[in-house]
Amino acid sequence: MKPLDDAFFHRDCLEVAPALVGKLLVRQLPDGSLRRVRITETEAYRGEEDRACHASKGRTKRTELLYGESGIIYIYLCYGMHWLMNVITGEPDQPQGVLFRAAADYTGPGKLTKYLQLDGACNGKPLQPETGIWVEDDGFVPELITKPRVGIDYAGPEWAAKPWRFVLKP
DNA sequence: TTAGTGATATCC
DNA sequence: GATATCACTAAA
Repeated sequence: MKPLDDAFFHRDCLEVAPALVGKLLVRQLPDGSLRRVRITETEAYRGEEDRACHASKGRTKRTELLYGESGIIYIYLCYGMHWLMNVITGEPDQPQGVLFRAAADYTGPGKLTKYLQLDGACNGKPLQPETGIWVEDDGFVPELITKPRVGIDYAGPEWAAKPWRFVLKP
C-alpha cells in the first residue's frame, strides 16, 4: 500500500472528491503511533465562480494556498474552535480543493481534525508521509451517494444545491 | 435552538 | 484599531 502521489490530486476536484471517499486517511501522531480511518465523506470546492469556495472573493493571503500546487493541505480554523482540513486539487492558478468532511465514526469535520490532532501547523504542507498525514488506497471500491453541500447557504441557492458532497454508502 | 470561539477580511 | 462573518459542535 502506497501513499497517493501528486498525480492523484492533480485532477479536477470533482474527480478527486469522489475518488477520495473510501480511501484510508493515515495520521502519524507526534508520539509516533499511527491512526488509520476510512474516509466517508468529502466535499468539492471549485474555483472563483463557486461562491462557497474561500477563493471566490479573490486572491488573498489566506486563500493563496488554493491557487498553489495540488496535494497541499489547506487547514482553516472555523468558528474559533474547529479545524477543517482541505487538500488542494487541480491546476495551479485555479483555486479548487476538497474538504475532508468525515471519516469512519468521526462524523463532522471538526471532530475529524480533533481526533487526528491536526491544526494550523499542517497548513501549506504536502499531504504526504513526511508531513505526518497522508492517504492510502487499499483497493476498496466504495459505493457513493451524492448530496448537496452543507452549511453554505450564504453562497446562494444555486451553489448550495450542487451535488458536490460525496458520501460512502453505508 | 442557542452559545461559544478566534482568525480573517473589511471597514473606519 | 474595530467589527462582521464564518465550510461547526455540544448542550439543552
